Amino acid sequence: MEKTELLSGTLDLLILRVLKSGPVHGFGIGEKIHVLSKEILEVEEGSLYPSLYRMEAKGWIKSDWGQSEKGRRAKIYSLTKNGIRQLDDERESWLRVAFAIGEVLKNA
Amino acid sequence: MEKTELLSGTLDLLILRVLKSGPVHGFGIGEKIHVLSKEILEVEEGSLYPSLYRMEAKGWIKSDWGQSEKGRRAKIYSLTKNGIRQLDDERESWLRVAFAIGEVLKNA
DNA sequence: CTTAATTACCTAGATTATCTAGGTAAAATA
DNA sequence: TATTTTACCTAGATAATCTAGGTAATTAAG
Repeated sequence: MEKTELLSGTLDLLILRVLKSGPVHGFGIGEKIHVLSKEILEVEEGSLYPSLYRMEAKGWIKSDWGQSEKGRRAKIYSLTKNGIRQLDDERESWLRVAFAIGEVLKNA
Repeated sequence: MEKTELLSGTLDLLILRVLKSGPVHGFGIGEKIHVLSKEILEVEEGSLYPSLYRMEAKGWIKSDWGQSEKGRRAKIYSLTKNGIRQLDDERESWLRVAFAIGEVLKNA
């Protein structure tokens, strides 16, 4: 069983992407990233929550207290209009850089 | 003209990849990454040299004083056997994570 | 001939993202 | 009743990268 990993600088993008499919609570965002990534990516809570606060402070996401699908008290996050724009920017930036790295790695 | 960028955590991989094609001096490594990446990636010298020292200390690369193609005094770096193994590991890890991020981004 | 630009290396300190390793509390399960 | 799971929170450590300087030699420009 290989170690799950996370690439520094991509966490915000992943969170924003998950929220684009609809509001999710913090804990659930981490789970969704894990599942969607085929168990390759693992987001530590110590990274997840601080990232959520940063992005809320920047106005990319907003939160409301509510309930998780399991009926527990949970803080539900959703994308703002600025968050949608930020997601588009970060996705494009990711694609550019991933392409560029691919170019350097070519024939490695 | 868009800002050049670098993805945190991939610098070692890029340097190792450049050195796989043959010995290059530090300054030249930065230039090669820039060119190979189609001008998308830019490595700051303040990131480049510390990364070279770290990797030399770990035994992934070695250095000898010599000359650049322009005939200037330069420190020439080359891959060690451990460096080749490290390159393979990091490339595989990059491919895994890039794939995983692609999965999360799907249909974004 | 003098000045500016380029090549090439170096580094201290700041910034910032992520992780470690704890913690609380409520609900569900054993 | 005890343990596990869900869910949130956070202080401090770690580590990579960047900022912003610096030196020195060679080449190009004025």
